[in-house]
Amino acid sequence: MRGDLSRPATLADVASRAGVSPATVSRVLNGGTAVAPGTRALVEQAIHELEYVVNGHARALAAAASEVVGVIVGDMSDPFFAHIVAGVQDQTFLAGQLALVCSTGGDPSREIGQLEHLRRLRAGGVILVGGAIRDHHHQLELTRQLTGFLRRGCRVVLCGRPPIPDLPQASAITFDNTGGTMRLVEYLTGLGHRRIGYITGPMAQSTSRERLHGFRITARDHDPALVAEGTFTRESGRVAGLKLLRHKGVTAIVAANDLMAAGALAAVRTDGRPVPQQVSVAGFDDIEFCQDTHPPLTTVRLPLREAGATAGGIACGLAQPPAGVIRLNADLVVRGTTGPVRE
Amino acid sequence: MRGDLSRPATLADVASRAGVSPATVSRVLNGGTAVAPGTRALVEQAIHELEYVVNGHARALAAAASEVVGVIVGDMSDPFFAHIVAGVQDQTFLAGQLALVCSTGGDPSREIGQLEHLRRLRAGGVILVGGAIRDHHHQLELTRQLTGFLRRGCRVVLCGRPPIPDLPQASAITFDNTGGTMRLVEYLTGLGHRRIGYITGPMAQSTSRERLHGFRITARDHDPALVAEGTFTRESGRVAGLKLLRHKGVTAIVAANDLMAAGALAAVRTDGRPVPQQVSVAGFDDIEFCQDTHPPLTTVRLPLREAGATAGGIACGLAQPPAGVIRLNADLVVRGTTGPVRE
DNA sequence: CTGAAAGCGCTTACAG
DNA sequence: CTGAAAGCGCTTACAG
Repeated sequence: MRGDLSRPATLADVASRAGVSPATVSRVLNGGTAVAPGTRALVEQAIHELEYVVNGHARALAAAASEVVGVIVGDMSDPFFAHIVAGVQDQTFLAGQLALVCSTGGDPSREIGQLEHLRRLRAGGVILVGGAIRDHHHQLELTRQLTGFLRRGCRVVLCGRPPIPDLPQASAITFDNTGGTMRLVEYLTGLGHRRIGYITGPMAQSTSRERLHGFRITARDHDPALVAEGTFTRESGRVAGLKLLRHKGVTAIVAANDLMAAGALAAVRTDGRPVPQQVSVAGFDDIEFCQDTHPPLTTVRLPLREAGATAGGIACGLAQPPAGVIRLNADLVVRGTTGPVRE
Repeated sequence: MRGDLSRPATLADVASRAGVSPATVSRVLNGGTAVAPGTRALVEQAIHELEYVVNGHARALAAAASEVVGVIVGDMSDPFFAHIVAGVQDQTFLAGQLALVCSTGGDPSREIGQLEHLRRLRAGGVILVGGAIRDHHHQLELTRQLTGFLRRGCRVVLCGRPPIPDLPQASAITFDNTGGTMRLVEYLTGLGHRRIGYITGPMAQSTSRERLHGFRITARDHDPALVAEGTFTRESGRVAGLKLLRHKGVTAIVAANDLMAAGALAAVRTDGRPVPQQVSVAGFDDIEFCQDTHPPLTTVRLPLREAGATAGGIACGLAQPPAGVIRLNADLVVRGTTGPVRE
């Protein structure tokens, strides 16, 4: 079939085989301008015979257009990110685009490097997922990078992190982290809990700070010693839970995400205290498995996949960037791990 | 700083600002050939001042090299895929490459389209994750696509699916699906279970078929009516579990993955039968949450992240393609959902 | 409806 | 150690 098996066919190959000019082949490919049906058939035949696949790099270079959306996440093994990415991909698929998923492995400095990578590939959209890092230098560098993206017409979306005041052109989709935690803690307070332990995520991240903030302003007479820091992993939640249980009179433990709550649940069990009779436990995010823990986990539901889809739609250019910030609700989901304090 | 703020700086801009030729800038960028220290400094200064970022498309076009690895998965919200992708990304990061993650949403026909997309971008490596589809036409088309990749020197890795006889150049990393299931069922048989219900994944996928095969050849006197088909989701497992429980004398339910096992567990609970006293339940994969179900889920452990990392290393060119198929173990993990049959 | 030509932004032999 | 030039594979005004 092919003359030179080692070299993929080019548009020029197709043109000469079909007996037309490269421009015509390009028109058939892109379908903008009209092409005579007969000519079109000839070209399509040649494309088929040569198993021609357009070179995306050449196209991107010539047309200055990109069909790639970049997504920067923490770690895919965390369901929080996995569900958001699934939502993004629902949209990139619809748009016929590709998602370049970069993970930082939780190391904020990597975020910048990944952005640079995405800039190289001239991503048409970029989505930053999850908590922003507080570090000032990092923020500065981030703003600089994103400015570069915006300047060339790239769509920038912040998903699950606060808007950047200096960059109002960047769309922002936020979760009601503070409100969700407040509703959860108010509910616990209503059940009579007074000494509530809190397992926070890394304090450098906005998500952690917002959730902890909700806890602090709602937990009455709250003892600063009752806050332990984890890393959003199950194991860190287990360790933090064990630590919190050493304090006298703790009747409830709230974790900043479900993974850590699962770890805390295991810690309470290890300690031999019944849940929720002696200790209540709650998480945040409402990942699917919350229904299957023992008892089922009380938590705060976040529409993760929906958030990802919204972000993806904007980043692909399928949806218009919103005028203001899109705020997504965080609803309390009461299950079996929480109950009234025993007198 | 920049003359024209709307246009990103090009290598030519850098060259003229530094007072050198484009070739020299390219040399500084790629670091192959030697460049005089003074010249290098000049160029680096210009790069910095212009905030220059190399155009990856132009580079890929000129050098015919790509720094992108494609990964095709089912759906990121399934931990099976999420963990494998996390492993892949561990390696792409080390290699300084980017992962283009395409999801098929479980629709096999999408796999081909996504591959075509990856071909366009001249991915340097491509990883197909998870079960292969049996459909003959699909197989043919897949082989055709992959041949195209291989022909141009792209590294092809099959991760969690069997090797393709026609394409020995494609690396394959397989899980011991059959053996793992056999060990699980033998263990159950050893506990006295005779009527074991099995929840299989979609029969079109190789993963499902391999696991079911392990079940069939191990379960003694196995009743064909005791196999229900799910879709690897929790909900499908719940529905299938309910169905299996209607059969008389079922003392154990084995699901082809943990998500469906969690659903089955919920079904058994709904039915009011104690686990494992009246019904044993088991899954496959050993995702993290298995430790937290009630009771903790007996399952078969798959080294998912490790598999992803191995695949990623090969796809990035960091590791040599293996001589033969890499077979990964699937170890039985006994927890609380399984126990002896009560007389 | 179609073609010739310039250009997208790099890299890489080839000279020097 | 450095530069001039050709070429990578497309797209897109500009003519006709």
